[in-house]
Amino acid sequence: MSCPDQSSPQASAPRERILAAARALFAEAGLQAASLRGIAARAGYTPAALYFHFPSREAIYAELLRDSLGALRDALADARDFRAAAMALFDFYAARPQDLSLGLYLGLGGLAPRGLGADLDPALNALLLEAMMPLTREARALGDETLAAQAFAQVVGLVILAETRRLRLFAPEARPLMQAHLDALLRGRA
Amino acid sequence: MSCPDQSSPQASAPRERILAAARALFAEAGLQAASLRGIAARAGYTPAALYFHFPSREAIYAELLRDSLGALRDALADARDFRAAAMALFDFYAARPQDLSLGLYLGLGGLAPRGLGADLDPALNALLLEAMMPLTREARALGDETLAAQAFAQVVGLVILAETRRLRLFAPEARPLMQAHLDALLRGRA
Amino acid sequence: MSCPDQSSPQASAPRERILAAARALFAEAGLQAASLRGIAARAGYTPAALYFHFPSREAIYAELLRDSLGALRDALADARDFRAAAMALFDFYAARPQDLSLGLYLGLGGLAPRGLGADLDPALNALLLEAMMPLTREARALGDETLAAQAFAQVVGLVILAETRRLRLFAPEARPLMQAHLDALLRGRA
Amino acid sequence: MSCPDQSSPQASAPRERILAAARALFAEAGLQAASLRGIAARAGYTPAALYFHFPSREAIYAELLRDSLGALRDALADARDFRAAAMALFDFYAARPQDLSLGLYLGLGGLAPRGLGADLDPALNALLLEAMMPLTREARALGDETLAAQAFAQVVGLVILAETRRLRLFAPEARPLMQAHLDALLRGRA
DNA sequence: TATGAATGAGTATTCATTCAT
DNA sequence: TATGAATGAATACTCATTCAT
Repeated sequence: MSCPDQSSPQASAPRERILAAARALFAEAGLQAASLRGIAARAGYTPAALYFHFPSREAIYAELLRDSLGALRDALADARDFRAAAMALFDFYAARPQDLSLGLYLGLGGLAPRGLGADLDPALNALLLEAMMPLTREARALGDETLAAQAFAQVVGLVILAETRRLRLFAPEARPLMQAHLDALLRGRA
Repeated sequence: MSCPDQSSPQASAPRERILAAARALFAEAGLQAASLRGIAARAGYTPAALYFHFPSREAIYAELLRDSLGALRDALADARDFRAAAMALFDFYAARPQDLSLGLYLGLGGLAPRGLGADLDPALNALLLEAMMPLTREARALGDETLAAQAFAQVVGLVILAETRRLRLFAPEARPLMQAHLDALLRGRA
Repeated sequence: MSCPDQSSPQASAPRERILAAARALFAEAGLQAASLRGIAARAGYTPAALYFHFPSREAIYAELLRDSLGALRDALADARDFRAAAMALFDFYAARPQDLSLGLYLGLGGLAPRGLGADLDPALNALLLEAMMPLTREARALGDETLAAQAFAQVVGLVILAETRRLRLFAPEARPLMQAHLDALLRGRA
Repeated sequence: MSCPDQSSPQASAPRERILAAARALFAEAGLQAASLRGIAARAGYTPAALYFHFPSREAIYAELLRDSLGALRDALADARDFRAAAMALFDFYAARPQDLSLGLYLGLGGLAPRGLGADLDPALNALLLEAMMPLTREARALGDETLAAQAFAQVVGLVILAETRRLRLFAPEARPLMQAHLDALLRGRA
């Protein structure tokens, strides 16, 4: 009622304005900077105005994350084998590292297993699982379900190390590492 | 008291007291909770007092990180082959995930490529390289320097996914994944 | 719809809906909780919608108070002697302590001699006097007009002390105290 | 440690400044106006500064109430019979009606039995009981413990009705009513 | 008659930091 | 070396109210 179906063609303009501001701020300066005040200022609103469109700051993050996971699902949808799915996953987060930060809820409270407020998690976790389905499906097809987790971990590690400028102490680029990782993982399997 | 020798262990007692408080708070509740006020309270000091021992809150974090990297160096020192070094790295951060958060400066400002303040980085980066030396050395010995980066990324990814409770959506435990990763990496090599 | 007669009961349906919501909220959680937003939400309206039916939040309170004083008048109407009137007064407010809060405008701004906005007071004061008439009439009949004020004060004091859980520090129940008060007041008179 | 013994002769100056501001604001405009910001502004401080001297807004109220109950105890201490104690109680709150509002915690949340935060209540209730001891002692001496509660209720009711300008609808002055109440209560007893 | 959108002022509280003593 | 005192900016969130539609 107060939040009309989000899949409707013409979502409310202010909602989009707020989300866009949050996304931009977030990409530029991280979760910390994407405070409610910051988002409001960026969107040209009073902080109070945001509460007309979202019940809380966390709800904005959740919406952003929902969008991100939707895009991830689309990015992986076409993958026809394990390598393609894993590389799509890598390319997705390499291109949008902040989405990884959002997805892991890094940046607020450090490395704390907190999630986006306990009650939002289940739905978002389900979205993550759904988006990752091509990867897990292909891993199962190869006879080793843990391949998906290994590849996911490699993506997360590489993107975070690259983003925090630690990777370049050890290697010039992340993408070839991801490919090498997959080479090793799939050696003698396919 | 009568002999204020700076190199005496007593002289740095408050420093140690502060660091111990920071370490404890940090391990218990993450970077967020280890505020300057919190550290001061825990150490039995006034916030202002800390400024006699450290120029800023970030300097305390840097010192903590220095200690952590020293411990990491010790943990890897005895490794005689690549697998041993990589597993030591994994075990180190799996046991102290907050140190990873500190090392990557996650948790303050999110996934921002910021480091611990630009001027501190070089020294800390050198420490990190030094600590990781056994891993890079053995990777070189195997003829592929990128193996170190791949293993490091796997450690980071696994620890972060485990800590943020995302890993268990895909696999029950992290350590076997690390071993499988190394199995694949070393297959047909050693 | 086709016949928008203003005096029809339907015409004031929204008014009643709002007042009912306010009454319920108010009884459940006090003046503080009966915010305009809360009332609107409860009544199934937008906050802005209430302004078509009431000029301000205070006007809603005033209406509530008007109703309450009407009910009080009915409660005292049948009293045939002083004791009966006083006990009816006690029972009324003991059963609806929030109405006392409303009547005294306690709860917003504390014990401030403010009334319900200066211009509303005269009409409401008249209603209060009218409702209390049986009590004052019987007091006059007993030859001491101040008896009404004394009994009123006792009611107010007992209800407030009971409601704020202070009374039980001194006595287990309020009603016997009211009766004892009246016993004393009327001793040797009737 | 952070709050040195309050009975020490030289209490900290800012503490007193803050309490004085709170008291003044409180007396002038009620609990509502005595917000933390309001108190800070009145005392010539930044809101944040208050937190150096009090852990919370409620702690300031509690301190005010503690002082008030101490003054009440002193006011009743010399009373040698029931009437004297009751009149002292009346005179105390008639002269400082806001202290009654504070004591009953009226004004925040309306007529809600909330107290000053659950954990503060016991100590403050004990102070209230201690201050009221002369009244309860004399009531017991007269063979009717409920006399204390009746007199207390009369005081509360009279002061509140006077302060909210409701009393003058029924009687010109409060004090003679209190005396009449006591006359009735004690008739044929002493 | 009602809504969607927005405001400006307000709420309590926490932060790292500074400075006179 | 340490404290008491204070700041300014920040945090998320709620309030009654207004206004164009």
